[in-house]
Amino acid sequence: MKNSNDTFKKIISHAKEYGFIFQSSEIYDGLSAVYDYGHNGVELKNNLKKYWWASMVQMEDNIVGLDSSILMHPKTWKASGHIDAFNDPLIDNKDSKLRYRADVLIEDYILKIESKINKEIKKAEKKYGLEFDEKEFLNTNSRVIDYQKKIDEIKLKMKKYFQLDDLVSIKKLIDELEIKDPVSGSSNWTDIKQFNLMFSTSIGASSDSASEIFLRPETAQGIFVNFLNVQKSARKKIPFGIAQIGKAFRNEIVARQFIFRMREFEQMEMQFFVKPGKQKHWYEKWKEKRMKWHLSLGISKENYRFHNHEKLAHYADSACDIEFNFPFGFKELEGIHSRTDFDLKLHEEFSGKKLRYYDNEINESYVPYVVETSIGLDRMFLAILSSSYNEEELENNTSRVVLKIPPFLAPYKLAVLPLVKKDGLSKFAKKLFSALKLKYNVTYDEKDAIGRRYRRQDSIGTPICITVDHETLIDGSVTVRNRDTMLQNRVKIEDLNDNIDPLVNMSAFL
RNA sequence: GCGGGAGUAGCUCAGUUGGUAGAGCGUCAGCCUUCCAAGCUGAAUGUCGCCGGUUCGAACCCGGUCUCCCGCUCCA
Repeated sequence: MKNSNDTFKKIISHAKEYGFIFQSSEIYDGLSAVYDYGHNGVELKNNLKKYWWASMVQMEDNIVGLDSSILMHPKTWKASGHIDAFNDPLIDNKDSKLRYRADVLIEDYILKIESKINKEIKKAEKKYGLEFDEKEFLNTNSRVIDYQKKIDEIKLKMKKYFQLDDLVSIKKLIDELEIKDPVSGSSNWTDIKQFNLMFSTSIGASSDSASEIFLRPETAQGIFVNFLNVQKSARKKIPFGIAQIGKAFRNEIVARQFIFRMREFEQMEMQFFVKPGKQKHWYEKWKEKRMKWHLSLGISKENYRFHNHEKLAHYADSACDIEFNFPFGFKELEGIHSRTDFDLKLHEEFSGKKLRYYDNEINESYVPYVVETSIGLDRMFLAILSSSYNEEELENNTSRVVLKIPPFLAPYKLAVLPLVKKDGLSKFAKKLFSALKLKYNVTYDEKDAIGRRYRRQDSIGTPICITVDHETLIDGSVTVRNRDTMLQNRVKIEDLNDNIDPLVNMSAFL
């Protein structure tokens, strides 16, 4: 653990030193869990988006794109359940220093009483044998009646207090019931604090007419509310999908682990609309497809695994994650969820507008089911960065740090390097640089010894270095040096394209 | 948010019992170089995270605050 922790720290330093990721507002001591992408980071991130978009939209005949706005009508979040689900009343035990959800604490207490009732039932069953009538027992046994009364009373209070967001009364209830922390056994509680995971702001410039709106906590709802707009304008037949890349915001209580959990993050997601009953089929299909996509990046298979959700979210009928082996262990990278018709139905209900699809095959209209694939772009970035980071010991007793980024995702595809500055090598190299720029993202470097320059390119993951030497001036050939193998080839300049393209051109991997 | 640990140059870190800062690497300019970082010459960079207190004097002691790491919770 210590080892992988050290590696993680090194990766974070490396990311800063080489212009991949900086902390936001660093000169003002930084802003917690918000990060900026530097000149190399933005290239890698853009390439990742491009690759995902090409795979999901360009290569898929029945998926189209969308770019919906960050600000949405507040009712959206009422419908999606985020206003309720993202509001957690939390309470800390002062002795164990543990944090609990106040409602869960009370529900656990109710469960305890219920188990007492069950015990009474079992006892009575034993006693009365065949003659035992559970219903009657529940209605007549005074102890059980008391228990049940207590439960009803608590439930009633809970409902009332939570509806009113009356945190003081909830705390009072916890005190009254003498609820204890299961770990410390103490009833030494802090006050309850409400945590809202959605960022809010206001729309309307004057303060009295302004109303509260939210920064979207997920991009999915922008797709759902546009379902019919897209379906009609794109003339799509079910099954079809809508893909989107965009920012989302969550005011996390605790947001850590570098860019793994951020307050402002970017999602790449696709909602696939299917005929009710067919969701299982498409769910399996997308599981397979998405895993294949990950493996196409060439990162070894052992770094990925599926994790099936045992406990399903309220909107899902099956769900799994693709987990990645990050430096801090296997963690969720992408979610694949069968969301049923939950979202569209609620938007129908809250908006009063029909969100149905008329299916000519069966001459019926229905609310489609949805299978979602949703990947955290920043997490994907971290997966690439951390798995490509290598410290290598070389034969001549030196070492190098090399980012073995999938070549077509690398910030620069090529570096053009004159072996030395003199003898017209720089001039020739600059010309070659200008020519290659038209097709690739290329960098140029003539400072310091050639070996050092190779290492610099290794550090940012440039897959190919092209070196111009004295022979170049004579026969028009250059050295092509491979980042991973460090091997070199002599290649005629007119053959460069054929040599480079298969390695760095994204289309070869689609 | 709570508890524990930490914050000194771009990075990694040193800094003695309080006497106003250093190293290595990197960066920049120049020289030298026929292919894998350590050849030569020179240079820049820090209000020691920030604010306040104690003190004649604070990187060092005390308080607050911000940020980072680990745990609790949540999730893309």
